[in-house]
Amino acid sequence: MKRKKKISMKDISRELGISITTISFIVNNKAENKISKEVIKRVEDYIAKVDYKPNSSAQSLRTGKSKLIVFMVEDISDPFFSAIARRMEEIAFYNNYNLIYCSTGNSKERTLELIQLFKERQVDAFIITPPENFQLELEKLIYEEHQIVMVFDRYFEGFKHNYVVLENRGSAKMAVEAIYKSGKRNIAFIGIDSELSTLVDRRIGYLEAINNYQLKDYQLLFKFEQVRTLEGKGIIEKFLKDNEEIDAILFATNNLALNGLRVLREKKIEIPNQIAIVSFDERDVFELHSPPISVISQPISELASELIESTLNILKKEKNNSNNMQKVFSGELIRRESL
Amino acid sequence: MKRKKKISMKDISRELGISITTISFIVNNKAENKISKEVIKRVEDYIAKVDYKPNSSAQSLRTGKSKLIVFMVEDISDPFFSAIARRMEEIAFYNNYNLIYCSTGNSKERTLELIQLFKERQVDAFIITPPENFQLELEKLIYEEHQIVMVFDRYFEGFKHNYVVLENRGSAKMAVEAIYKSGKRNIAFIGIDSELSTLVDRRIGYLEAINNYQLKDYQLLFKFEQVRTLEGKGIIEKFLKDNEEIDAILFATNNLALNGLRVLREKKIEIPNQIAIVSFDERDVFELHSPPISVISQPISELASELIESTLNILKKEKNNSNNMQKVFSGELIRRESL
DNA sequence: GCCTTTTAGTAAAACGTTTTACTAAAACGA
DNA sequence: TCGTTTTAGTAAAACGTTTTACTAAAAGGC
Repeated sequence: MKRKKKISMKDISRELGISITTISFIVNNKAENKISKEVIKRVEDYIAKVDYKPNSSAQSLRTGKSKLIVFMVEDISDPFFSAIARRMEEIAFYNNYNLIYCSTGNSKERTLELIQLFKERQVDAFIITPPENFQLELEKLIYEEHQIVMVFDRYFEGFKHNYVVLENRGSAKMAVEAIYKSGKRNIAFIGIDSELSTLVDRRIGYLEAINNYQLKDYQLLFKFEQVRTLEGKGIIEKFLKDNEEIDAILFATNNLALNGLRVLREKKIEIPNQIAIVSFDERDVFELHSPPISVISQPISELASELIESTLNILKKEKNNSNNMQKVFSGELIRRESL
Repeated sequence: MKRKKKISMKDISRELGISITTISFIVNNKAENKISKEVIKRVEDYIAKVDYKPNSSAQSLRTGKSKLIVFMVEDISDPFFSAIARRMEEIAFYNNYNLIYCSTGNSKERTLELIQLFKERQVDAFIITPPENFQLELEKLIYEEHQIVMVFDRYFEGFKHNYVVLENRGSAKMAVEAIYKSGKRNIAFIGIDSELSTLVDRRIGYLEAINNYQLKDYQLLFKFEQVRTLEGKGIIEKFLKDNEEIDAILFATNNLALNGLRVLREKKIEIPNQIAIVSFDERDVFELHSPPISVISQPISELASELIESTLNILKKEKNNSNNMQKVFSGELIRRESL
């Protein structure tokens, strides 16, 4: 199995009797007022003819840049993240960058391994949804290893870093307020017991609204590991049994809501008469559910553009990555019959 | 912003007074019975101490290998593909490879561009769901450019290539048979007007079953571009109006089914009494729908393992990539109340 | 016509590995 | 003891770029 040997600058140089340097200048559009029109033309024609493409490993070795951006996400099979990925990929490609994605599974060790690997691969920037308790590692990555980092979906206190997040506190509050106005008074929050800002903020938003209205709070907090298991259903079931007066639930993530909906269906609990529902994150399943589920939706397309474009910007004028790109987007309440 | 200069073999060599060659041997575990225990120990200790990691661009340049596998998929935000990606990524990582994904959007031009780009990046293998009418390009990629290629979700006639697909014809047939046995006699097929084997085979399977039972066939074939648009709903609506006797539908893809379900809901058509439903591909939305939708489910985990492991195998003993790895998986009918 | 500047280009080093071909010293065999 | 083999290691080329520093020839200035 002999591959046709790939053509290199040296080959072009030999063939055309022109120095490698000149070829390089032309390939990189640095030939302007340096190399004559005719030579440029001759080289460009030849390049087109033999379909020459520079070897990116060599470029990367020489320049220290890879034109690679990594998108490290909690779980690429989560539709929220994969939708973001899809959009970013598009824009990156258009800007001559490639996006690599990978899933951290919210594990610290795995995240560290992955970061290590991508540093070796000389990626130019990290766009990352860091796992819980990752502040030290992140700070090191940014301030000791001087990598370009854009944090997504969560943020940390205590050191400056770029991030793009949803206004989670306000969004949760808005959801509770809408539920309250629909007449419900025993509003529960089903969330995750995590220190991630995303999850903490949603919980705080819920509590703020509950306190404003002087209501009793009902909180069910899952362990991360339990969220996607069958076990989860049992937990919700018990929670509802123990608190029969609950007449509304705000789910902090779409996965939690999925399990919640399964329980409500099995128990034949009517939505919204017996229990009203709002969940974070839009998904087909919510729109097509009977009745359709109200959600706090995140502006996917804007989030994605902001993430990738800010990153590309920082990459462009690398000198002053001051790590002060913070952007907070508002959630939108999509009202459906579940409320 | 000055990055701490990364340490190289040369640095280690200078520091320890040992030649670069020796370092390289040790790093690559080729030191066995060649270099003395003590030297190996000394180098390994130092490497651990300074946390040296080889520069992969240099490795890639020198060896021509990148340890990169690209997964080019129709659309990474399709849950079927992202689930596959998630699983493959895991296995690849475990084997010291990295997976890059990207979406072709089923466009030939874009696919070609992407392939070009990834060849420049020296990816070691392509796992790809090629777009329609891509046989010539694919054949060239495999037999002229001698790339390692694994085709997924579809295959072509006329030249030998590796592929992993579902047994689409039989699966569709099985679905129609199940529908028939539930008593329905006017069974429609809503698919896509495409030459992709996936879509053709599903249609043929439908027709075979229809012919066996001597039923009338009702086919609605979408253009690719229409599938995800709102327009799609109108088309289905018209189709059902024009063929009022239809009492069951087999959807060829999950996206089509989504639009179908929207229409049935709007028109308040009862499932399964008025119209029974089966769709290809399992999704949360089908399980949680009221009533739950029956599906032909693909064995995601097995598909993913087969894809990535076969690819890794070919990579291991590259000499004879005979392009004769063909694997066909059976679909499973998950019966739910929609049938 | 001679000195200076500009134009159009080139040579060579460097990026960090891997790998082939080599060698000095030690061990071995008789 | 002397020639041969083995051991433990090394020098140097190569992979394909980019970039700095250089130069020969042409043009310009007077």
